[in-house]
Amino acid sequence: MPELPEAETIASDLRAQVVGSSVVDVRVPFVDVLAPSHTATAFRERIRRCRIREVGRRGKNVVLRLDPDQVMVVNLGMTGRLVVSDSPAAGQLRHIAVRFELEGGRALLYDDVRRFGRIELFSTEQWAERQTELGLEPLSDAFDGAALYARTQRSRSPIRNWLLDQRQVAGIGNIYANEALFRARIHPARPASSLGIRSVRRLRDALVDVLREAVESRGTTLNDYRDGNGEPGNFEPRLRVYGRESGPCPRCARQIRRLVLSNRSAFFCPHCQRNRVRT
DNA sequence: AACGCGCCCTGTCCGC
DNA sequence: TGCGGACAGGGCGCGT
Repeated sequence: MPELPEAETIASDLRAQVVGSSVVDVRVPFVDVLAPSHTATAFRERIRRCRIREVGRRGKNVVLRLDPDQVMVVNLGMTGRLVVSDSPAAGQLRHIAVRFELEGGRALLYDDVRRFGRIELFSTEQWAERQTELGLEPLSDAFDGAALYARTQRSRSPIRNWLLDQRQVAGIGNIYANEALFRARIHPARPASSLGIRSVRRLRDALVDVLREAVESRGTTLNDYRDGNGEPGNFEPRLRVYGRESGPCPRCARQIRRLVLSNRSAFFCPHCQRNRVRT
């Protein structure tokens, strides 16, 4: 569920509230959200008495750096939430999978209805190594048209599918992939390698724009997403095609259509995103 | 070896 | 009201 803007919002909310706090204890009601290499006991022993030094983001992952030196990476899957316990909405959580008890009686709660999320601990070196498997950061200086074009050239997958591959660009999920393709006027089924440099530059700009705007709006809440205080994001009304099948295209007013690519919905305007190759 | 598919799990909604 | 099926923002493992 959470993509880059949602992970970014959560990271900034948590940063303001838990940096400097120490973890005094850990409870793991649902072990299956821990990476398979962690038992609940070993996980608890590694985390307790650690101090949260920094909260950041890489792709869709919320990254907590701890002292003594250790990195806790949270991938929220579809329904994962990280909420501080003293937020008014914390009481509504019904599927708490991990509780990080903090000094002073507060807690950082990891809630996850579907339990598709994963929490994994790394050393700084291990995390650096693992990050080499993640692709470009869309909001970094390295994310320019040339870098994106070099990568799209190597794949014949439909561009919508390609954008979901975290090894290529990190942080894009189904919502923002579809929104960026609409803005760049590229049909979602176009093979990645069929895009010319001009299309790829438009796509790059569209991705940066939509992600920045969504961060500004604190993310998109369709159903489950909540920020670090348990509150929904505000970007949903600004979506132009995602979830708007049969609705009017905001550009030409024709009907938005849905198509299924690799078992996941793609939303597009058949008029504005016409450049489809025959299938 | 790039790519697509099924699956992990729970909840909601829609048609009958 | 109940029930079955489709669907949901992600990502892994598998087979081809």
